[in-house]
Amino acid sequence: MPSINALAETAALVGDPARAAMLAGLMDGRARTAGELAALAGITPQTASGHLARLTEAGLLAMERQGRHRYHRLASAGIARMLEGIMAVAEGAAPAARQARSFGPRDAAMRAARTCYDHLAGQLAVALADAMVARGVLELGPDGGAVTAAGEAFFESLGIPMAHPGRGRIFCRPCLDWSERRPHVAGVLGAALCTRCLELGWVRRRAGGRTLLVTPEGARGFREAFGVEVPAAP
Amino acid sequence: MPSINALAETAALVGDPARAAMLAGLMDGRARTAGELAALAGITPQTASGHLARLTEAGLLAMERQGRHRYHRLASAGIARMLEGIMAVAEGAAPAARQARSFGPRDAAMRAARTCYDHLAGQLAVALADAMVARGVLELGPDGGAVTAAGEAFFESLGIPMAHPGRGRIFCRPCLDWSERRPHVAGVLGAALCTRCLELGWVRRRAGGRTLLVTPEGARGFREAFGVEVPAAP
DNA sequence: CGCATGCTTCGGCCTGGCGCGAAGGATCAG
DNA sequence: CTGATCCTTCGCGCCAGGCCGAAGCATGCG
Repeated sequence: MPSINALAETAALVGDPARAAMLAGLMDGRARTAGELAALAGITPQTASGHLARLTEAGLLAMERQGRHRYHRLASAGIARMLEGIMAVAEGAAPAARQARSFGPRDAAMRAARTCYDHLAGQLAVALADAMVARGVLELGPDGGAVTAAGEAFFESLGIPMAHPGRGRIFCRPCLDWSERRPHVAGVLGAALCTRCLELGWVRRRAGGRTLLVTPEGARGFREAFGVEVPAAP
Repeated sequence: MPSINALAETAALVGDPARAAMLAGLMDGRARTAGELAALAGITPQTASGHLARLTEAGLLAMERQGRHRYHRLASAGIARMLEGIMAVAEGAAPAARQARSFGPRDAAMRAARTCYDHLAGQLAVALADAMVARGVLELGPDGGAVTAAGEAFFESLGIPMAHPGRGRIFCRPCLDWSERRPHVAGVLGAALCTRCLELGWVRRRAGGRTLLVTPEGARGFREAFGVEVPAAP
């Protein structure tokens, strides 16, 4: 059974603390240099180099050279989804052992809002998902999500175009938020929503991480469009 | 960042060939004894025992004692989903290196039809998914799926009740078939479809594995209900 | 009651692979 | 060209952890 070996090999790649830290550091979908990733994982550059080579060889990472820098990023959204899946199990399945620990990121700002590869996560994302469901623009179940007929107008008005491949409403999925333990919106719709919020200046990235800060315009926008009260970040 | 350590620990649990083999052997959702799993992984019972204890401790497996046997199974469908996610990356992301190998299971019967935790997989499952999309009873996108209005009647007529929580149609998700490399139907709908096919006697399990055999009634049923030609297994 | 079976625990061997230091390209600035 | 970065390759020490043999508990059967 060749696939079982492949399963173990892939999991083992993620199963090293240093590599896991580097992969997690790339979960925001952006590319970073080997040096940055080494620092992030708490190892020396030469050790990181070896890890990065193996991850790239296995197809988990993609590398791009730019002058004397080499930028590494996740090879595809599928990789990020796999990592999300493992994280969900890691945080959720562990029984008594780590019940004492607090879940998810310690940083309050990161709990409030962050990116999860290409979509929004954190309290903000969960609140938006709840609001969209409550307003009937979105349906969300444990295994899928879809924009309603009414929802198409809503998203168009936000500046998110509704492409129509097939019948076109199936491009949304739930993603278990690891600080909130409740689903938020991922998939194509989640990515578009995240992009649009950045475009509108409703949120901006905090330097060097996945954390997002809600701007004053964002606080107003989320209140007016979604009926959600989000405090602007200081 | 505690969660990164949890990520690595969980992945490392899957990242051992013996443990991966045992987990993969439980992907059909049924429970097996430690001895069976040991044989499956090609290790002695005492080694398997240690692995099983760790997997159970970590919350990946659940154990149930029955007389002098102890039955182990995946702790939840979420675990199976995580494993599917890793498999998809393992089979899909590997570049040139393993391009020569044939994908997926060698066994022809297993490629034809099998279970994937709680739903159908293999050529049969992909054909059914295609047929359902073509007949307009199902919409399927990369990130989600939904039963159409017309589809509700179709599934009711098959004997699959359409529960209506919320608006009720969001309980379906695509799952990348690892032998076919195309999506089939998973989620609540996929599980119900699989259960119903077993109930109707359209497929039956081959002893001791995930492989499914299509019965003569199944061949007729799939042709009449789905317009899909599936040869009955010998 | 004693034996067989299934599983676990214990102790010791051994290998895989992680990590670092040192040295060897590659790229850019001046 | 020379030096400064950034990254990689090489070689070695080291240790976690996988594996098994042997022995120890449980359960069920005759």
